[in-house]
Amino acid sequence: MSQAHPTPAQAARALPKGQQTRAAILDAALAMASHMGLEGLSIGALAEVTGMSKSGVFAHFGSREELQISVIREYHHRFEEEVFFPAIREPRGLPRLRALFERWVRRVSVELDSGCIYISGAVEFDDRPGPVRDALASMVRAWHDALERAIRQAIEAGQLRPDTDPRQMLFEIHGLILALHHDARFLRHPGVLDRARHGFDRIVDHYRTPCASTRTKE
Amino acid sequence: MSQAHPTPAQAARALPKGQQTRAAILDAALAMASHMGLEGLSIGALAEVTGMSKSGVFAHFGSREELQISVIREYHHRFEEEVFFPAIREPRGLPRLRALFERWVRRVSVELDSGCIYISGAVEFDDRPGPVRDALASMVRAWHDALERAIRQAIEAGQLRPDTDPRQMLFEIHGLILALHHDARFLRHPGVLDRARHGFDRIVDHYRTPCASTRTKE
DNA sequence: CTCAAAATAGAACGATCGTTCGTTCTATTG
DNA sequence: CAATAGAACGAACGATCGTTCTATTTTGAG
Repeated sequence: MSQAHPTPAQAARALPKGQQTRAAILDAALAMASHMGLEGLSIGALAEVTGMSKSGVFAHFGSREELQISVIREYHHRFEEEVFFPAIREPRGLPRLRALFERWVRRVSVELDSGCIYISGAVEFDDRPGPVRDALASMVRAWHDALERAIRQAIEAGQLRPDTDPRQMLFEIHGLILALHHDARFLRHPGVLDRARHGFDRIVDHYRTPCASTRTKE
Repeated sequence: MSQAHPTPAQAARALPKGQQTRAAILDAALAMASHMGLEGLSIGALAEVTGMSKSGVFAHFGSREELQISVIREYHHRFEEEVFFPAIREPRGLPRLRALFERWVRRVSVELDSGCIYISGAVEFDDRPGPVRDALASMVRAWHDALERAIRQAIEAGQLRPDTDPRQMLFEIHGLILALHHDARFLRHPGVLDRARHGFDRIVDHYRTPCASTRTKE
């Protein structure tokens, strides 16, 4: 609302001043949500961290729900910046898929102590319909679609077996990330990063060479 | 506490009456925690559901934290009853491992709308030290140890390659369950149950036959 | 039936939550 | 300078939370 002309003079300056503190709040909120979850976001605690009043923080978002959605959007933006865009510059097919996975792994684990909002949010909102869940789901889906696209391109390039089911392969790769997140953050297992990488190699290896049997089932 | 002699007469009867309502509360709490998470447990809401007063519910546990731990223990008990014990009767090795996985899968997904407390709890408490996290972690570890044992026995029986890394295999299998939980509950993907089963077959197949290369790495 | 003990109810507490409201401060505009 | 809009504050709201305390009811053993 009130997206009215920011006046050329303002546009030249860094930020409309209001957006500036809004960005600062969002930054703190992202850090907080990474640790306590989206439901753990508290306007009061956020005010304390940023050194403002509760109402001051509140006014920038209009509601707690809108704050949560803004945090999700901000996380999505950073995820694109750190994972998707750099990886998309790699050549199509396996190299790109590998880059997507490697950066994803780093984002989830090496991005040391802050958890992945896509993962924690999925658990928090899997039984909680509403705008927050919708926003979260749409962005997770977008990310999965991007991965599936990369897998399809690897198939088209002849780097993976033509009968590869992209959704199945994505399912298995996603499982590695979730297991990594679980073991690293909850169980505090060391060296779990290489387990994810090794699992990825194994999956790629399977979908590349026919190997033994196709395993019809049972 | 107060585990004192229940008197033969009492032991014959159903339950000391106090434990009876405690069990009823715990049952409702388990259902509630399955949907809203352990942090979503509210004594007030629990009192409303069971038709008692807040203080009446409270008195059975002494604190909210103790209630959460009791819920975790109850879930552990049911998990053992429905997954572990039936599967442990299967012959050692692959059959037992298969049974453990199949019942695990059913518990997570077919156990239709109620989520897995091990999974949601891991996300909720991965940054929250304390007795609840400790209780949760110890039981998750116990379950993982049981799975690892089954894998080791399959190796000893010669049903899996002798150079199989049990922890790595467990990591990959666990990933399938987490992906199943994510896609079924959050993304509402249909047919994801068979994806988990298929992934399991593929993993077992790999660790059974040397297949192509050992994939030294890179 | 009696009577102590256990179980439950009811009211109130302090704290925190998201939200609302009116005011004050600050900066830009005319 | 005066006028004006945006930004931030501070106090208060109603609700809900876990918890405590004191009665009251219910239970079960002698």
